[in-house]
Amino acid sequence: MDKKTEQKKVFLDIVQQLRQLIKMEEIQAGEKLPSERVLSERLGVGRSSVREALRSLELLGLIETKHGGGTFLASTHKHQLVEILSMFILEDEKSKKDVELTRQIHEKEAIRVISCTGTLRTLPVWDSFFVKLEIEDTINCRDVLREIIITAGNRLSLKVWFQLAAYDGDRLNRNSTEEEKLIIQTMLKSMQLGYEKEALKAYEQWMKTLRSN
Amino acid sequence: MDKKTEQKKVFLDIVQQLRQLIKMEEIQAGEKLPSERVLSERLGVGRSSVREALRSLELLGLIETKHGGGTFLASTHKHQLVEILSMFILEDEKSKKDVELTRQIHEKEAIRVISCTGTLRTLPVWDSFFVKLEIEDTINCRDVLREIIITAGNRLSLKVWFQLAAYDGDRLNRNSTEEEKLIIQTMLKSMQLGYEKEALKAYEQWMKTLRSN
DNA sequence: GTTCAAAAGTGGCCAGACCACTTTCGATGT
DNA sequence: ACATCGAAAGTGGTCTGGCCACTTTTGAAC
Repeated sequence: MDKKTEQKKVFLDIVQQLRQLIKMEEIQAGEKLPSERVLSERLGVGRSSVREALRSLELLGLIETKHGGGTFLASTHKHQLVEILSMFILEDEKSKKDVELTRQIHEKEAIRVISCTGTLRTLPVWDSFFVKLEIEDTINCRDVLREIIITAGNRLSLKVWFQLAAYDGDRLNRNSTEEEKLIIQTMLKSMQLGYEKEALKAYEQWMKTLRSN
Repeated sequence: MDKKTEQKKVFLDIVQQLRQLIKMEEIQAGEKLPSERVLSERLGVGRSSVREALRSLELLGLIETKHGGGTFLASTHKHQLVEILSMFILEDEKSKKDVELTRQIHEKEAIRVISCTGTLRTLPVWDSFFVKLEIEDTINCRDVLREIIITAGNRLSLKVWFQLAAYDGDRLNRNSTEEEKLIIQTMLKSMQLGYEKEALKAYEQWMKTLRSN
């Protein structure tokens, strides 16, 4: 079975083997990978093939390269595939909508989880957040959503969300209007009190105002 | 401004120029791109650099290559972004539980969408599915969930789901017990009638029996 | 007009070279 | 012993040229 992947496309095979190597040698984010020449020798392939694989991963933001310095494993939040893909596809309105909807799927689930389990009340982190909401006139939309997802506790969901949020980052990563701030406060209060339905309703309302801006 | 992209990383610049070329020459999905040697000459760079760019796009599924034939622009639905991402993101995600929960997030949303919009009733595909449920004693769990996600219509969500489902595939890709079959039928009926709450309840029940197996 | 083999075109892969940049390390001076 | 600094080694960036395997085109023979 594995033979299939080995049969053709050396560079694809190298991508696989790199993944394995990272796992085996427990290379952490930010740490250095073997040099192109070393990889070439260890894997028994030409350096150009190694480079094709590395460049592919670099385009995705999975690795970073420093001229003369080496190749390094990138931290998760640096993945850029979204930007790259948007470059090629994002004219497609349907795709754009799918991204937004999928992102919201994760946001809504996080709201549900928090409302049901009441974890929000117990987290000290949120205190400063609430205080900030009281003091400041406005707040960053993306930050609010991120905190919610983080609090929900599903790290994989968080990672997926990060990627999706990178798409319409401009629309999301901005400060709220005062109108929105009120909605957000309502939403958070509802979550804190365990009113799932009200929280979701406020969320939908927020998203509607977001779209219109 | 544009100078910045030109300054370093020839292969990244080539990716940009390829995008421009595709747009300019109105190359449609499935159509042929200039050969590596031609691109090399036209862009005034080495063939190896062109290859690094092309291989990067190939990894993303944006182009397809036929040995001896040429390079072709891939159709939109062949993009592999999610697959590639999951390869690196899911790998380091230790918690099986997170994978399962995240998968279910997408499944539940699909059920909600279908229940609310009533698309289930209008799709001829489902007729054969219902018939199969009547006739057969048992049915493949994974197939049921897949059909639901597909019907919901969010292609991105579907792609994410596919990757997640691949992880606990063994537990999912099997035939249902008779007990489960009844639950599934209840769920589908509820969805068809627009009873969102009942459908979700049946779903939760199904998942519980799934876990115990 | 058909058939089929040769030729041309194309991607797959490799080896070697040179450059620019970074890191390492040891000689030098204090 | 310590700091400084420059040479050497290491590394990525890119190009050239070559050979192979495969596909498409071409053109000659039928």
